[in-house]
Amino acid sequence: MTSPYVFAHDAYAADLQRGFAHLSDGEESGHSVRAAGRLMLLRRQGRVAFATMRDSSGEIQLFALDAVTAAFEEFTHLHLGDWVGVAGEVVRTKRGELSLKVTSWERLAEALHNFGDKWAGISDFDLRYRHREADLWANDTTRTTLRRRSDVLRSLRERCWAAGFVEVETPILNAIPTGSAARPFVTHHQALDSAFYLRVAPELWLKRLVVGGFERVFELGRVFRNEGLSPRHNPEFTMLELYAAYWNYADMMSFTEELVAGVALDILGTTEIDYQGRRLSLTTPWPRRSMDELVSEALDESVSVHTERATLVHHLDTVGVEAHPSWGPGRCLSELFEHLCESSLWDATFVTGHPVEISPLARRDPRDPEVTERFESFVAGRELSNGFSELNDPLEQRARFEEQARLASAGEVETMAIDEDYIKALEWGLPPTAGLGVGVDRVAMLIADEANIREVIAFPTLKPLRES
RNA sequence: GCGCCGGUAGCUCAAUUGGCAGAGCAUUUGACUCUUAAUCAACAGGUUCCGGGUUCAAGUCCCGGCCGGCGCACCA
Repeated sequence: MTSPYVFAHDAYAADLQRGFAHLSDGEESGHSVRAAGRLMLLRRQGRVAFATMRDSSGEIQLFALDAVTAAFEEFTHLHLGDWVGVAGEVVRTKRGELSLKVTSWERLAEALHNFGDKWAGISDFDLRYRHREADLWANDTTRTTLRRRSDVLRSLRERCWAAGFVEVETPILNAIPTGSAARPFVTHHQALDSAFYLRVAPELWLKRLVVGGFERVFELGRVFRNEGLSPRHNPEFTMLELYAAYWNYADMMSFTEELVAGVALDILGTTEIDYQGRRLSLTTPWPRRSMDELVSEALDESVSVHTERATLVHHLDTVGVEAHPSWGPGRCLSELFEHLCESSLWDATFVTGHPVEISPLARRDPRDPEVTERFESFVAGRELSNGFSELNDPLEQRARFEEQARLASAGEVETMAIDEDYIKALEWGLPPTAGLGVGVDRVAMLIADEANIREVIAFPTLKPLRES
């Protein structure tokens, strides 16, 4: 059977359900429509048959009768999963189900595979992730979750546009992987015969656009980090980065909380959301807590970036972390924070005062030059965003990069590579600027109430199947 | 990368101590003119993830591998 190339279509299930809600049981509207979708259920009863058809808007029942429906016998032999286009009158059956009384129909595509149990759906993770199309067919929650992700992207974009940010795109193929201390993926360009790295962050490119005069820019796109997989980490993930000239980190914190809370309002209508069975607050303003204050509380002993390294190393020891010889007090403090405090930050919270040592692109805090004007937001025990007043002094930036190179030679695997072009860009003059990076997948997880990042990614990274 | 758990029909799942590999749904055939996961009847459906080993006998026990889930590590 040749399958049709087109199907002229003028009705969606949800519109019909709304528009004909007034039809009483057994009533016929006299109104004919053409609709299309996928066959979900099929019940034959002798010379009549009922089918449930789903389109992108919802579901509607098809009512076929031998006396009315063309090729009735063939209709009753359609397979679950087949795509069909139908023409028929909008009616309500005696039992009260809004239906299309099918006069003519065609099969638009045949489903050659049985996708699943019509009641239990598909639950095998391997099948669901490797064949998301079948998962989407079979599981309502997959459809709503991926739809929610799309809603998050739209909301983020609209809110950035509304605040005067210009959407830009910067290179994914980078000769130097920088902007974040992360291990990159390496690839190769044939014609140039040179190595390229997939970006670990668009950060430096975006600031170069600010140098060039784009005062507010954002990029919403994929970054790639060569790291392990977990329920919260996919090697390629979506990041929103934005930069605003003339702002400092405090301005950016205000923007961040309004942005994330705004997304929740746009989609869920509230900033007090339910996440994994627990109430979670995104209501602004979010508390501002400094890193040394949180660590001191956890240790019940006052510590900071000025505390002697040996003391911090001792505390690390008690939480089972062995300090690398290259770690200074700043890195030690940060490690203590991550092990003692991070997982307990449930409601949205800003953590500020990151040591210079772990913040090579952030501006020093004039009140304490050992810490930076930086913040990270934490929600549900994990980092959601990261931002700071951007370091715009080319001389100091060079020194910071050189410190990173020194750490690399001391054995640190994840350091930031020196980028001469970026330093030159700073020499052209970067106005005072604040920057922000938001983990979009994690926002989607919050909004969709999903615990696993793979659920909010249509096609998550999986190990390729090999010969066993 | 390490640890724990899992992989049985297209899908969802059973299978007692190691003793003939099963059910529901889907598919195929038949009955049924208002069903709602329709119902009823029948047929068919298997490399029990892969490869070794132990045993009279392995889905089950042992070893190796593949893939997944969770935890750890790395990170956002």
